[in-house]
Amino acid sequence: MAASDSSFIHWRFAAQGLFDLKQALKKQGIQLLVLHAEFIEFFERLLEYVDVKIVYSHCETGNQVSFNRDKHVAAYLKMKAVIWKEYQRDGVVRRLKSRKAWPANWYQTMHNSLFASASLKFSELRLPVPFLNAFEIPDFPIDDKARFQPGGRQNGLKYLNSFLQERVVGYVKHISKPAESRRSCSRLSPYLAWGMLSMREVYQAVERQKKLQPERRFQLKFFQERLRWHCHFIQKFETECRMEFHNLNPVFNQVRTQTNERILEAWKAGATGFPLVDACMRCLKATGYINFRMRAMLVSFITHNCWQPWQAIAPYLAQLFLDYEPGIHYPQIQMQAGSSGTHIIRTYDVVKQSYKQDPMGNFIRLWVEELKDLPLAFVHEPWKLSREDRMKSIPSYPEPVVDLKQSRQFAQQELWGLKKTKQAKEYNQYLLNLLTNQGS
DNA sequence: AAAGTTTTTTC
DNA sequence: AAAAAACTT
Repeated sequence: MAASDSSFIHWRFAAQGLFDLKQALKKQGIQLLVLHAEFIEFFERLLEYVDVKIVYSHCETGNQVSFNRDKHVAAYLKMKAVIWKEYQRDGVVRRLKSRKAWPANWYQTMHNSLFASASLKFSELRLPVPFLNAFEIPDFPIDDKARFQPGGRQNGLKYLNSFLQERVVGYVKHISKPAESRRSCSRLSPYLAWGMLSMREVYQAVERQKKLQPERRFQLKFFQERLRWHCHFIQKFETECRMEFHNLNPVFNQVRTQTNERILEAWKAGATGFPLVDACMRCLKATGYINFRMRAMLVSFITHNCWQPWQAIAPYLAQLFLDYEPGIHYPQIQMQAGSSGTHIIRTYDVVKQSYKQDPMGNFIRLWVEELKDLPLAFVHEPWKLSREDRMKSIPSYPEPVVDLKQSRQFAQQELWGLKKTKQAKEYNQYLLNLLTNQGS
């Protein structure tokens, strides 16, 4: 876990998964060590009891904090003459030379057979109790009232099965809707992010389902394409990790540099005065999940309409997303903020989205308590109420923090202006070669 | 398979 | 027909 982006919900989800795994293995008579510590501190003491020759791990596409940790670990293990073997994850390649064959290679990787854990041979390792106690994760209290998805591989498999057998029916239709997507999307993202399910096993399960239910091929294939995009973005971040902090195209460095704390706080609290924006934020805070389109809208609103630097909101969202995945997080935020240069600038109209994605206003009414008794037209646009009615019926709901039309026009003008400069276009050519699959 | 495509304007 | 602008899933 990267310290800078860590949060309570991540910790809880991860811990739940580990205890789940520990219980499952205990039934088979295998005692799994679930320990928690900084690697070097732990390993240094472990070496007092065991002669370790090789360390295995997956190849993590993390953020700067985890990258620095890995560099320390690599140097330390080299010094101890221990081999560190990292396995490629999800078709994401370290030090990738060219992306040209990436999509084809990804599909190939997804079809390769799964690693057969059953063939592993374990031998008993005896460690003294005080050593174990020093690193043991304490029992983790599960809050029954919390509305986050439950951790653990077993829960991940439940989501996978219910998605493939039932929920996928509405996948394409509901993918952009904040309410319906909660059921019709797979909801596998946290299990994938935390390694409780592997990308390849999910892909192959979908492949099997396509054969079982040819009538659902369209939806299932669409989902597989989403899985590929998932990895596509992680690969981008693997190749260009500076995008955690810097605009991908430096031409954008000259604008949107000042923060406005009042506006940032309003957005973080779900109190911007724009019902769908506020509903999405409040829902995300309560459940750790909001669908992709609404994430894009939240970022578009704060970076374009509110003209806030994306760097000011990236760690906050990382903490809220139960499925936080650095390799998706930063490319997506820059894409929605329009700072990648190579992507078109999407400036969502949050009112239009409101009418389109939540036509009956049900999602808004569910999450923005203040608006639940308003007639439909005002649920989308409460500022249309007369001042008198507003004071009477929604006294605690805030006025809009920005002028939607004006702010949108300003952002478009600024960003398109920069995007069209010679400097931006030249740098984009470099980025296209580096980060897309058409490059040389 | 560049997570842009469609519509409008200009030549 | 090409370029620019408008507007998106």
